[in-house]
Amino acid sequence: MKTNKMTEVRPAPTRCAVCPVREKALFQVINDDYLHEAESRRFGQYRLSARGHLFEEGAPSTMAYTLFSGWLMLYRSDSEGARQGLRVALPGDFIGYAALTDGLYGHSAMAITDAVVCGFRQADLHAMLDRDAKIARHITEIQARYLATCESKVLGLARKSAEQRIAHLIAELFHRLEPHAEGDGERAHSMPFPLTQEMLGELSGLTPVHTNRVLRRLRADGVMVCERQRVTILDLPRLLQIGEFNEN
Amino acid sequence: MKTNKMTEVRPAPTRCAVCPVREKALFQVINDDYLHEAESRRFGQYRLSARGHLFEEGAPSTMAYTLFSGWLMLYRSDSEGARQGLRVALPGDFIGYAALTDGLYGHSAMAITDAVVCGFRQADLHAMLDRDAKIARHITEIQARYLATCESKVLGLARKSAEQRIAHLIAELFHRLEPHAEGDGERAHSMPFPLTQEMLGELSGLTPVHTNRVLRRLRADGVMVCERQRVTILDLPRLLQIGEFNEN
DNA sequence: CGCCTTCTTGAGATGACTCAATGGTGGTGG
DNA sequence: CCACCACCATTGAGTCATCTCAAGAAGGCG
Repeated sequence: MKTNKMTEVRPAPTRCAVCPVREKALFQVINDDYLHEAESRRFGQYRLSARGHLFEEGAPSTMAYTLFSGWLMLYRSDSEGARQGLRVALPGDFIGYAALTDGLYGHSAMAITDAVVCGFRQADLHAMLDRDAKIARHITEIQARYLATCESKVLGLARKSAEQRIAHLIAELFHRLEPHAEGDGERAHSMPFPLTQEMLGELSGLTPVHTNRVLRRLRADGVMVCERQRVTILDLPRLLQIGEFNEN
Repeated sequence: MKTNKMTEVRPAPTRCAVCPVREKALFQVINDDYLHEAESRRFGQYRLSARGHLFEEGAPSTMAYTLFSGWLMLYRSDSEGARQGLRVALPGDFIGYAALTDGLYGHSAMAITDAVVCGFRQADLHAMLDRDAKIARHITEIQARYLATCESKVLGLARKSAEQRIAHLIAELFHRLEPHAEGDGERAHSMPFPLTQEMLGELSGLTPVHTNRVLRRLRADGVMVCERQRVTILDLPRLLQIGEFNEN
Protein backbone atom coordinates (compact mmCIF):
# COMPACT_ATOMS: atom_id res chain seq x y z
CA MET A 1 0.00 0.00 0.00
CA LYS A 2 1.35 3.30 -1.09
CA THR A 3 2.27 5.69 1.62
CA ASN A 4 0.12 8.71 2.10
CA LYS A 5 1.00 11.33 -0.44
CA MET A 6 -1.26 13.94 1.04
CA THR A 7 0.25 17.36 1.40
CA GLU A 8 -1.42 20.26 3.01
CA VAL A 9 -1.76 23.45 1.02
CA ARG A 10 -1.82 26.05 3.65
CA PRO A 11 -2.18 28.95 3.71
CA ALA A 12 -3.56 30.32 0.47
CA PRO A 13 -6.87 28.76 1.29
CA THR A 14 -9.15 30.68 -0.99
CA ARG A 15 -12.19 29.80 0.94
CA CYS A 16 -14.16 26.66 0.40
CA ALA A 17 -17.24 28.59 -0.59
CA VAL A 18 -15.81 29.34 -3.97
CA CYS A 19 -15.64 25.71 -4.89
CA PRO A 20 -17.31 25.88 -8.29
CA VAL A 21 -18.57 22.35 -8.32
CA ARG A 22 -21.91 20.68 -7.97
CA GLU A 23 -24.99 21.95 -6.27
CA LYS A 24 -25.13 19.24 -3.65
CA ALA A 25 -21.78 20.17 -2.19
CA LEU A 26 -21.89 20.62 1.52
CA PHE A 27 -21.21 24.12 2.73
CA GLN A 28 -22.42 25.70 -0.42
CA VAL A 29 -25.72 26.44 1.18
CA ILE A 30 -24.21 27.68 4.39
CA ASN A 31 -24.22 31.38 4.94
CA ASP A 32 -21.07 33.36 5.41
CA ASP A 33 -21.26 33.57 9.17
CA TYR A 34 -20.87 29.88 9.51
CA LEU A 35 -18.16 29.74 6.96
CA HIS A 36 -16.22 32.34 8.85
CA GLU A 37 -16.68 30.39 12.00
CA ALA A 38 -15.57 27.21 10.35
CA GLU A 39 -12.57 28.96 8.93
CA SER A 40 -11.65 30.34 12.29
CA ARG A 41 -11.29 26.80 13.45
CA ARG A 42 -8.64 24.71 11.87
CA PHE A 43 -9.53 23.54 8.41
CA GLY A 44 -7.76 23.69 5.10
CA GLN A 45 -7.24 22.51 1.63
CA TYR A 46 -5.24 19.40 0.81
CA ARG A 47 -3.67 18.11 -2.34
CA LEU A 48 -3.53 14.41 -3.00
CA SER A 49 -1.76 12.67 -5.85
CA ALA A 50 -3.12 9.75 -7.80
CA ARG A 51 -3.03 6.44 -5.89
CA GLY A 52 -2.57 8.20 -2.58
CA HIS A 53 -4.94 7.50 0.28
CA LEU A 54 -7.00 10.23 1.89
CA PHE A 55 -7.91 7.95 4.77
CA GLU A 56 -8.08 4.27 5.49
CA GLU A 57 -10.66 1.89 6.88
CA GLY A 58 -10.37 1.46 10.61
CA ALA A 59 -8.29 4.57 11.23
CA PRO A 60 -9.60 7.16 13.69
CA SER A 61 -11.75 9.57 11.74
CA THR A 62 -10.58 13.01 12.72
CA MET A 63 -11.50 14.73 9.46
CA ALA A 64 -14.23 14.77 6.85
CA TYR A 65 -13.78 16.24 3.39
CA THR A 66 -15.42 17.93 0.47
CA LEU A 67 -13.89 16.90 -2.83
CA PHE A 68 -12.91 19.90 -4.94
CA SER A 69 -11.35 18.30 -7.97
CA GLY A 70 -10.34 14.84 -9.10
CA TRP A 71 -11.93 11.43 -8.55
CA LEU A 72 -11.67 9.17 -5.52
CA MET A 73 -12.64 5.56 -4.99
CA LEU A 74 -14.15 4.54 -1.67
CA TYR A 75 -13.66 0.88 -0.90
CA ARG A 76 -13.46 -1.78 1.78
CA SER A 77 -10.97 -4.61 1.86
CA ASP A 78 -11.76 -8.21 2.68
CA SER A 79 -9.64 -10.49 4.83
CA GLU A 80 -7.35 -11.33 1.91
CA GLY A 81 -6.82 -7.67 1.16
CA ALA A 82 -8.90 -7.65 -2.02
CA ARG A 83 -10.70 -4.38 -2.56
CA GLN A 84 -14.40 -4.01 -3.01
CA GLY A 85 -15.31 -0.61 -4.40
CA LEU A 86 -18.23 1.09 -2.70
CA ARG A 87 -18.53 4.18 -4.83
CA VAL A 88 -16.69 6.76 -6.85
CA ALA A 89 -16.53 10.23 -5.35
CA LEU A 90 -16.74 13.09 -7.83
CA PRO A 91 -16.06 16.79 -7.29
CA GLY A 92 -18.57 18.24 -4.87
CA ASP A 93 -19.08 15.04 -2.91
CA PHE A 94 -18.85 15.06 0.85
CA ILE A 95 -16.91 12.11 2.19
CA GLY A 96 -15.45 10.63 5.33
CA TYR A 97 -18.04 11.91 7.76
CA ALA A 98 -18.29 9.47 10.65
CA ALA A 99 -21.29 9.80 12.90
CA LEU A 100 -20.49 6.58 14.67
CA THR A 101 -19.46 6.77 18.26
CA ASP A 102 -16.44 4.58 17.69
CA GLY A 103 -15.10 7.34 15.44
CA LEU A 104 -13.36 5.12 12.93
CA TYR A 105 -13.58 5.34 9.18
CA GLY A 106 -15.77 2.61 7.78
CA HIS A 107 -13.98 2.49 4.45
CA SER A 108 -10.83 3.68 2.70
CA ALA A 109 -10.58 6.53 0.20
CA MET A 110 -8.00 6.35 -2.56
CA ALA A 111 -7.30 8.99 -5.17
CA ILE A 112 -7.98 7.78 -8.70
CA THR A 113 -6.53 10.96 -10.14
CA ASP A 114 -4.71 13.83 -8.51
CA ALA A 115 -7.24 15.47 -6.27
CA VAL A 116 -7.85 18.48 -4.06
CA VAL A 117 -10.05 18.27 -1.00
CA CYS A 118 -11.22 20.63 1.68
CA GLY A 119 -10.96 19.15 5.16
CA PHE A 120 -13.12 19.74 8.20
CA ARG A 121 -12.56 18.41 11.67
CA GLN A 122 -15.24 15.98 12.75
CA ALA A 123 -15.51 17.72 16.07
CA ASP A 124 -16.27 21.01 14.37
CA LEU A 125 -18.84 19.36 12.17
CA HIS A 126 -20.52 17.83 15.18
CA ALA A 127 -20.59 21.19 16.88
CA MET A 128 -22.07 22.90 13.85
CA LEU A 129 -24.56 20.09 13.51
CA ASP A 130 -25.68 20.56 17.09
CA ARG A 131 -26.11 24.28 16.59
CA ASP A 132 -27.92 24.40 13.29
CA ALA A 133 -30.72 22.01 12.45
CA LYS A 134 -30.48 22.88 8.75
CA ILE A 135 -27.00 21.46 8.57
CA ALA A 136 -28.08 18.39 10.47
CA ARG A 137 -30.89 17.90 8.00
CA HIS A 138 -28.52 18.38 5.11
CA ILE A 139 -26.10 15.78 6.40
CA THR A 140 -28.94 13.40 7.04
CA GLU A 141 -29.99 13.79 3.43
CA ILE A 142 -26.50 13.19 2.13
CA GLN A 143 -26.32 10.03 4.23
CA ALA A 144 -29.72 8.91 3.02
CA ARG A 145 -28.75 9.41 -0.60
CA TYR A 146 -25.60 7.41 -0.15
CA LEU A 147 -27.53 4.75 1.70
CA ALA A 148 -29.91 4.42 -1.23
CA THR A 149 -27.05 3.92 -3.68
CA CYS A 150 -25.49 1.40 -1.32
CA GLU A 151 -28.71 -0.56 -1.22
CA SER A 152 -28.81 -0.47 -5.00
CA LYS A 153 -25.31 -1.84 -5.05
CA VAL A 154 -26.39 -4.73 -2.85
CA LEU A 155 -29.24 -5.47 -5.23
CA GLY A 156 -26.93 -5.24 -8.22
CA LEU A 157 -24.20 -7.46 -6.83
CA ALA A 158 -26.64 -10.12 -5.74
CA ARG A 159 -29.00 -10.20 -8.69
CA LYS A 160 -27.46 -8.72 -11.79
CA SER A 161 -25.08 -10.05 -14.41
CA ALA A 162 -21.59 -8.71 -14.99
CA GLU A 163 -22.82 -6.83 -18.08
CA GLN A 164 -25.60 -5.18 -16.17
CA ARG A 165 -23.36 -4.14 -13.31
CA ILE A 166 -20.76 -2.58 -15.58
CA ALA A 167 -23.40 -0.89 -17.72
CA HIS A 168 -25.05 0.48 -14.61
CA LEU A 169 -21.81 1.86 -13.26
CA ILE A 170 -20.94 3.60 -16.53
CA ALA A 171 -24.48 4.95 -16.83
CA GLU A 172 -24.35 6.25 -13.27
CA LEU A 173 -21.03 8.01 -13.77
CA PHE A 174 -22.22 9.47 -17.04
CA HIS A 175 -25.36 10.71 -15.35
CA ARG A 176 -23.42 12.28 -12.51
CA LEU A 177 -21.00 13.95 -14.90
CA GLU A 178 -23.63 14.97 -17.42
CA PRO A 179 -23.77 18.66 -16.42
CA HIS A 180 -20.16 18.94 -17.52
CA ALA A 181 -20.40 16.67 -20.55
CA GLU A 182 -18.79 17.85 -23.73
CA GLY A 183 -20.12 17.48 -27.24
CA ASP A 184 -23.62 16.49 -26.35
CA GLY A 185 -26.46 16.77 -28.78
CA GLU A 186 -24.70 14.20 -30.92
CA ARG A 187 -25.38 10.51 -31.04
CA ALA A 188 -22.09 9.64 -29.41
CA HIS A 189 -21.48 10.78 -25.82
CA SER A 190 -18.05 10.81 -24.34
CA MET A 191 -16.59 11.38 -20.91
CA PRO A 192 -13.23 11.34 -19.19
CA PHE A 193 -12.62 8.02 -17.50
CA PRO A 194 -9.54 7.72 -15.33
CA LEU A 195 -10.42 4.29 -13.88
CA THR A 196 -8.34 1.29 -14.81
CA GLN A 197 -10.17 -1.88 -15.75
CA GLU A 198 -9.03 -3.32 -12.48
CA MET A 199 -10.77 -0.52 -10.56
CA LEU A 200 -13.86 -0.97 -12.68
CA GLY A 201 -13.81 -4.59 -11.62
CA GLU A 202 -13.34 -3.69 -7.99
CA LEU A 203 -16.39 -1.47 -8.18
CA SER A 204 -18.51 -4.08 -9.94
CA GLY A 205 -17.37 -7.07 -7.93
CA LEU A 206 -15.58 -8.69 -10.87
CA THR A 207 -12.12 -10.01 -11.70
CA PRO A 208 -10.03 -7.73 -13.89
CA VAL A 209 -9.93 -10.46 -16.49
CA HIS A 210 -13.67 -10.85 -16.62
CA THR A 211 -14.13 -7.08 -16.60
CA ASN A 212 -12.06 -6.95 -19.73
CA ARG A 213 -14.15 -9.60 -21.46
CA VAL A 214 -17.35 -7.80 -20.60
CA LEU A 215 -15.99 -4.55 -21.98
CA ARG A 216 -15.01 -6.32 -25.15
CA ARG A 217 -18.53 -7.68 -25.52
CA LEU A 218 -20.09 -4.26 -24.94
CA ARG A 219 -17.73 -2.84 -27.55
CA ALA A 220 -18.55 -5.60 -30.04
CA ASP A 221 -22.25 -4.95 -29.50
CA GLY A 222 -21.78 -1.27 -30.30
CA VAL A 223 -22.89 -0.10 -26.87
CA MET A 224 -19.78 1.67 -25.65
CA VAL A 225 -16.03 1.91 -26.11
CA CYS A 226 -13.78 2.07 -23.07
CA GLU A 227 -10.27 3.30 -23.80
CA ARG A 228 -7.57 4.59 -21.55
CA GLN A 229 -8.81 7.73 -19.89
CA ARG A 230 -11.98 7.97 -21.93
CA VAL A 231 -15.32 6.26 -22.42
CA THR A 232 -17.49 6.82 -25.44
CA ILE A 233 -21.10 5.79 -25.27
CA LEU A 234 -22.31 4.77 -28.70
CA ASP A 235 -25.82 3.71 -27.80
CA LEU A 236 -27.01 5.45 -24.66
CA PRO A 237 -30.58 4.09 -24.59
CA ARG A 238 -29.22 0.57 -24.87
CA LEU A 239 -26.69 1.21 -22.10
CA LEU A 240 -29.40 2.53 -19.80
CA GLN A 241 -31.58 -0.44 -20.65
CA ILE A 242 -28.84 -3.00 -20.01
CA GLY A 243 -27.88 -1.34 -16.74
CA GLU A 244 -31.50 -0.77 -15.77
CA PHE A 245 -30.52 2.72 -14.84
CA ASN A 246 -33.18 5.31 -14.18
CA GLU A 247 -32.18 8.54 -12.49
CA ASN A 248 -32.75 6.95 -9.08
CA MET B 1 -48.03 -10.18 -3.14
CA LYS B 2 -50.17 -10.45 -0.06
CA THR B 3 -52.41 -7.53 0.66
CA ASN B 4 -51.56 -5.38 3.58
CA LYS B 5 -52.69 -7.02 6.76
CA MET B 6 -51.82 -4.10 8.97
CA THR B 7 -54.45 -3.17 11.47
CA GLU B 8 -54.28 -0.19 13.72
CA VAL B 9 -54.58 -0.77 17.42
CA ARG B 10 -55.95 2.47 18.60
CA PRO B 11 -56.68 3.66 21.19
CA ALA B 12 -55.14 1.76 24.08
CA PRO B 13 -51.75 3.06 23.09
CA THR B 14 -49.81 2.45 26.24
CA ARG B 15 -47.11 4.84 25.36
CA CYS B 16 -44.14 3.97 23.28
CA ALA B 17 -41.77 4.80 26.06
CA VAL B 18 -42.57 1.58 27.82
CA CYS B 19 -41.27 -0.46 24.96
CA PRO B 20 -39.04 -2.84 26.88
CA VAL B 21 -36.71 -3.64 24.06
CA ARG B 22 -33.16 -2.82 23.19
CA GLU B 23 -31.11 0.10 24.26
CA LYS B 24 -30.67 1.56 20.84
CA ALA B 25 -34.39 2.05 20.30
CA LEU B 26 -35.28 5.52 19.21
CA PHE B 27 -37.32 7.49 21.68
CA GLN B 28 -36.00 5.67 24.64
CA VAL B 29 -33.62 8.49 25.30
CA ILE B 30 -36.19 11.16 24.77
CA ASN B 31 -37.53 12.86 27.80
CA ASP B 32 -41.19 12.87 28.68
CA ASP B 33 -41.93 16.32 27.35
CA TYR B 34 -41.10 15.28 23.85
CA LEU B 35 -42.96 12.08 24.18
CA HIS B 36 -46.04 13.94 25.28
CA GLU B 37 -45.71 16.21 22.35
CA ALA B 38 -45.30 13.34 19.96
CA GLU B 39 -48.31 11.67 21.45
CA SER B 40 -50.36 14.77 21.09
CA ARG B 41 -49.77 14.47 17.38
CA ARG B 42 -51.14 11.47 15.60
CA PHE B 43 -49.16 8.36 16.21
CA GLY B 44 -50.08 4.87 17.28
CA GLN B 45 -49.36 1.25 17.56
CA TYR B 46 -49.95 -1.16 14.72
CA ARG B 47 -50.25 -4.89 14.53
CA LEU B 48 -48.98 -6.75 11.50
CA SER B 49 -49.40 -10.42 10.77
CA ALA B 50 -46.71 -12.64 9.30
CA ARG B 51 -46.11 -12.09 5.57
CA GLY B 52 -47.88 -8.74 5.64
CA HIS B 53 -46.12 -5.64 4.39
CA LEU B 54 -45.53 -2.62 6.58
CA PHE B 55 -44.56 -0.52 3.57
CA GLU B 56 -43.34 -1.05 0.05
CA GLU B 57 -40.50 0.27 -2.04
CA GLY B 58 -41.47 3.32 -4.03
CA ALA B 59 -44.54 4.18 -1.99
CA PRO B 60 -44.77 7.64 -0.43
CA SER B 61 -43.16 7.43 2.97
CA THR B 62 -45.62 9.03 5.33
CA MET B 63 -44.60 7.04 8.39
CA ALA B 64 -41.54 5.68 10.12
CA TYR B 65 -41.66 2.96 12.76
CA THR B 66 -40.06 1.50 15.83
CA LEU B 67 -40.38 -2.26 15.95
CA PHE B 68 -41.81 -3.48 19.27
CA SER B 69 -42.01 -7.19 18.75
CA GLY B 70 -41.51 -9.67 15.95
CA TRP B 71 -39.05 -9.76 13.06
CA LEU B 72 -39.22 -7.94 9.76
CA MET B 73 -37.25 -8.33 6.56
CA LEU B 74 -36.28 -5.23 4.61
CA TYR B 75 -35.67 -5.91 0.95
CA ARG B 76 -35.57 -4.49 -2.53
CA SER B 77 -36.90 -6.20 -5.64
CA ASP B 78 -35.16 -6.37 -8.98
CA SER B 79 -36.81 -5.94 -12.34
CA GLU B 80 -37.95 -9.56 -12.40
CA GLY B 81 -39.49 -9.20 -8.97
CA ALA B 82 -36.88 -11.31 -7.17
CA ARG B 83 -36.23 -10.13 -3.65
CA GLN B 84 -32.87 -9.12 -2.31
CA GLY B 85 -32.87 -8.94 1.47
CA LEU B 86 -31.14 -5.89 2.91
CA ARG B 87 -31.42 -6.66 6.58
CA VAL B 88 -33.51 -8.21 9.29
CA ALA B 89 -35.16 -5.78 11.69
CA LEU B 90 -35.37 -6.95 15.28
CA PRO B 91 -37.35 -5.49 18.19
CA GLY B 92 -36.07 -2.03 19.00
CA ASP B 93 -34.99 -1.19 15.48
CA PHE B 94 -36.06 2.05 13.89
CA ILE B 95 -37.15 1.62 10.29
CA GLY B 96 -38.70 3.39 7.37
CA TYR B 97 -37.29 6.82 8.08
CA ALA B 98 -36.89 8.67 4.78
CA ALA B 99 -34.77 11.78 4.82
CA LEU B 100 -34.80 12.02 1.07
CA THR B 101 -36.64 14.89 -0.49
CA ASP B 102 -38.53 12.65 -2.86
CA GLY B 103 -40.18 11.11 0.19
CA LEU B 104 -40.45 7.56 -1.11
CA TYR B 105 -39.49 4.40 0.70
CA GLY B 106 -36.25 3.01 -0.66
CA HIS B 107 -37.11 -0.57 0.24
CA SER B 108 -39.99 -2.77 1.31
CA ALA B 109 -40.62 -4.13 4.80
CA MET B 110 -42.28 -7.49 5.23
CA ALA B 111 -43.23 -9.17 8.49
CA ILE B 112 -41.40 -12.44 9.03
CA THR B 113 -43.46 -13.15 12.12
CA ASP B 114 -46.47 -11.39 13.58
CA ALA B 115 -45.21 -8.02 14.66
CA VAL B 116 -46.15 -4.88 16.52
CA VAL B 117 -44.76 -1.50 15.55
CA CYS B 118 -45.08 2.04 16.78
CA GLY B 119 -45.62 4.52 13.97
CA PHE B 120 -44.53 8.14 13.71
CA ARG B 121 -45.39 10.57 10.97
CA GLN B 122 -42.35 11.61 8.98
CA ALA B 123 -43.45 15.21 9.18
CA ASP B 124 -43.47 15.06 12.97
CA LEU B 125 -40.05 13.44 13.00
CA HIS B 126 -38.69 16.16 10.78
CA ALA B 127 -40.15 18.79 13.04
CA MET B 128 -38.67 17.18 16.13
CA LEU B 129 -35.38 16.81 14.34
CA ASP B 130 -35.33 20.49 13.53
CA ARG B 131 -36.08 21.39 17.11
CA ASP B 132 -33.70 19.14 18.98
CA ALA B 133 -30.17 18.55 17.82
CA LYS B 134 -29.85 15.51 20.08
CA ILE B 135 -32.50 13.70 18.14
CA ALA B 136 -30.91 14.72 14.87
CA ARG B 137 -27.63 13.35 16.10
CA HIS B 138 -29.28 10.15 17.20
CA ILE B 139 -30.93 9.61 13.83
CA THR B 140 -27.66 10.35 12.10
CA GLU B 141 -26.02 7.66 14.18
CA ILE B 142 -28.71 5.12 13.42
CA GLN B 143 -28.29 5.87 9.73
CA ALA B 144 -24.54 5.59 9.98
CA ARG B 145 -24.78 2.24 11.71
CA TYR B 146 -27.10 0.91 9.07
CA LEU B 147 -24.84 2.31 6.38
CA ALA B 148 -21.90 0.42 7.84
CA THR B 149 -23.79 -2.88 7.77
CA CYS B 150 -24.92 -2.14 4.23
CA GLU B 151 -21.32 -1.62 3.17
CA SER B 152 -20.41 -4.89 4.84
CA LYS B 153 -23.16 -6.56 2.86
CA VAL B 154 -21.68 -5.20 -0.35
CA LEU B 155 -18.31 -6.59 0.61
CA GLY B 156 -19.82 -9.93 1.52
CA LEU B 157 -21.88 -10.34 -1.62
CA ALA B 158 -19.00 -9.43 -3.87
CA ARG B 159 -16.16 -11.27 -2.20
CA LYS B 160 -17.37 -14.05 0.05
CA SER B 161 -18.54 -17.59 -0.58
CA ALA B 162 -22.05 -18.82 0.08
CA GLU B 163 -20.86 -20.52 3.29
CA GLN B 164 -19.27 -17.36 4.57
CA ARG B 165 -22.31 -15.24 3.81
CA ILE B 166 -24.71 -17.59 5.55
CA ALA B 167 -22.39 -18.05 8.51
CA HIS B 168 -22.02 -14.29 8.80
CA LEU B 169 -25.76 -13.74 8.76
CA ILE B 170 -26.38 -16.33 11.44
CA ALA B 171 -23.55 -14.96 13.53
CA GLU B 172 -24.88 -11.45 13.19
CA LEU B 173 -28.40 -12.41 14.21
CA PHE B 174 -27.05 -14.40 17.13
CA HIS B 175 -24.99 -11.45 18.20
CA ARG B 176 -27.92 -9.07 17.98
CA LEU B 177 -30.15 -11.45 19.93
CA GLU B 178 -27.53 -12.44 22.45
CA PRO B 179 -28.85 -10.28 25.31
CA HIS B 180 -31.99 -12.41 25.23
CA ALA B 181 -30.30 -15.72 24.53
CA GLU B 182 -31.42 -18.70 26.55
CA GLY B 183 -29.29 -21.45 27.98
CA ASP B 184 -25.95 -19.82 27.46
CA GLY B 185 -22.90 -20.88 29.34
CA GLU B 186 -23.22 -24.21 27.58
CA ARG B 187 -21.31 -25.30 24.54
CA ALA B 188 -24.42 -25.28 22.37
CA HIS B 189 -26.17 -21.96 21.77
CA SER B 190 -29.66 -21.81 20.42
CA MET B 191 -31.98 -19.10 19.20
CA PRO B 192 -35.42 -18.73 17.68
CA PHE B 193 -35.26 -18.56 13.93
CA PRO B 194 -38.47 -17.76 12.09
CA LEU B 195 -36.84 -17.34 8.67
CA THR B 196 -37.54 -19.85 5.93
CA GLN B 197 -34.60 -21.09 3.93
CA GLU B 198 -35.92 -19.06 1.04
CA MET B 199 -35.68 -15.86 3.10
CA LEU B 200 -32.21 -16.84 4.26
CA GLY B 201 -31.29 -17.13 0.61
CA GLU B 202 -32.85 -13.78 -0.21
CA LEU B 203 -30.76 -12.18 2.51
CA SER B 204 -27.55 -13.89 1.38
CA GLY B 205 -28.05 -13.49 -2.33
CA LEU B 206 -28.50 -17.22 -2.93
CA THR B 207 -31.04 -19.54 -4.50
CA PRO B 208 -33.23 -21.43 -2.02
CA VAL B 209 -31.82 -24.68 -3.37
CA HIS B 210 -28.25 -23.65 -2.85
CA THR B 211 -29.06 -22.23 0.55
CA ASN B 212 -30.28 -25.65 1.52
CA ARG B 213 -27.10 -27.34 0.35
CA VAL B 214 -24.97 -24.89 2.28
CA LEU B 215 -26.99 -25.50 5.43
CA ARG B 216 -26.57 -29.22 4.97
CA ARG B 217 -22.83 -28.79 4.68
CA LEU B 218 -22.66 -26.64 7.79
CA ARG B 219 -24.69 -29.26 9.62
CA ALA B 220 -22.47 -32.09 8.39
CA ASP B 221 -19.43 -30.14 9.55
CA GLY B 222 -20.90 -29.82 13.02
CA VAL B 223 -21.06 -26.03 12.89
CA MET B 224 -24.78 -25.42 13.27
CA VAL B 225 -28.17 -27.00 12.85
CA CYS B 226 -30.98 -25.04 11.24
CA GLU B 227 -34.43 -26.43 11.87
CA ARG B 228 -37.83 -24.93 11.51
CA GLN B 229 -38.10 -22.01 13.87
CA ARG B 230 -34.81 -22.66 15.61
CA VAL B 231 -31.10 -22.54 15.01
CA THR B 232 -28.61 -24.29 17.23
CA ILE B 233 -25.01 -23.28 17.05
CA LEU B 234 -22.79 -26.22 17.83
CA ASP B 235 -19.42 -24.61 17.28
CA LEU B 236 -19.63 -20.87 17.79
CA PRO B 237 -15.93 -20.04 17.33
CA ARG B 238 -15.93 -21.91 14.04
CA LEU B 239 -19.08 -20.10 12.91
CA LEU B 240 -17.56 -16.73 13.71
CA GLN B 241 -14.40 -17.73 11.91
CA ILE B 242 -16.19 -18.92 8.79
CA GLY B 243 -18.36 -15.82 8.68
CA GLU B 244 -15.44 -13.56 9.60
CA PHE B 245 -17.73 -11.92 12.09
CA ASN B 246 -16.30 -9.58 14.68
CA GLU B 247 -18.68 -7.34 16.61
CA ASN B 248 -18.38 -4.71 13.86
C1' DC C 1 15.59 2.00 -24.64
C1' DG C 2 13.84 -0.80 -21.29
C1' DC C 3 10.85 -1.46 -17.56
C1' DC C 4 6.36 -1.57 -15.45
C1' DT C 5 1.72 -1.11 -15.44
C1' DT C 6 -2.35 -2.16 -17.96
C1' DC C 7 -4.78 -4.58 -21.30
C1' DT C 8 -5.89 -8.75 -23.93
C1' DT C 9 -6.68 -13.48 -24.93
C1' DG C 10 -6.77 -18.72 -24.14
C1' DA C 11 -7.86 -22.95 -21.58
C1' DG C 12 -9.64 -25.21 -17.92
C1' DA C 13 -11.83 -25.42 -13.18
C1' DT C 14 -15.71 -24.55 -10.14
C1' DG C 15 -19.30 -22.44 -7.45
C1' DA C 16 -23.77 -21.38 -7.91
C1' DC C 17 -27.88 -21.80 -10.81
C1' DT C 18 -31.94 -24.17 -13.19
C1' DC C 19 -35.11 -27.58 -13.74
C1' DA C 20 -37.34 -31.29 -11.81
C1' DA C 21 -39.05 -34.48 -8.57
C1' DT C 22 -39.79 -36.32 -3.82
C1' DG C 23 -40.53 -36.12 1.08
C1' DG C 24 -42.03 -33.66 5.53
C1' DT C 25 -45.02 -30.96 8.42
C1' DG C 26 -48.60 -28.29 10.08
C1' DG C 27 -53.06 -26.41 9.44
C1' DT C 28 -57.87 -26.82 8.08
C1' DG C 29 -62.17 -28.55 7.20
C1' DG C 30 -65.13 -32.36 6.66
C1' DC D 1 -59.86 -37.59 14.11
C1' DC D 2 -58.36 -38.14 9.79
C1' DA D 3 -57.42 -36.71 5.08
C1' DC D 4 -56.07 -33.41 2.31
C1' DC D 5 -53.52 -29.36 0.90
C1' DA D 6 -50.16 -25.89 0.86
C1' DC D 7 -45.85 -24.69 1.94
C1' DC D 8 -41.32 -25.89 2.95
C1' DA D 9 -37.16 -28.70 2.86
C1' DT D 10 -34.35 -31.98 0.40
C1' DT D 11 -31.89 -34.20 -3.23
C1' DG D 12 -30.19 -35.24 -8.13
C1' DA D 13 -28.40 -34.06 -12.70
C1' DG D 14 -26.81 -31.00 -15.85
C1' DT D 15 -25.61 -26.09 -17.32
C1' DC D 16 -23.53 -21.65 -17.17
C1' DA D 17 -21.26 -17.54 -15.46
C1' DT D 18 -17.44 -16.25 -13.50
C1' DC D 19 -12.91 -17.37 -11.63
C1' DT D 20 -7.97 -18.96 -11.84
C1' DC D 21 -3.78 -19.56 -13.92
C1' DA D 22 -0.87 -18.31 -17.52
C1' DA D 23 1.20 -15.87 -21.11
C1' DG D 24 1.71 -12.33 -24.54
C1' DA D 25 0.92 -7.40 -26.47
C1' DA D 26 0.65 -2.50 -25.88
C1' DG D 27 1.49 1.79 -24.06
C1' DG D 28 3.65 5.27 -21.01
C1' DC D 29 7.53 7.01 -18.33
C1' DG D 30 12.15 7.53 -16.53
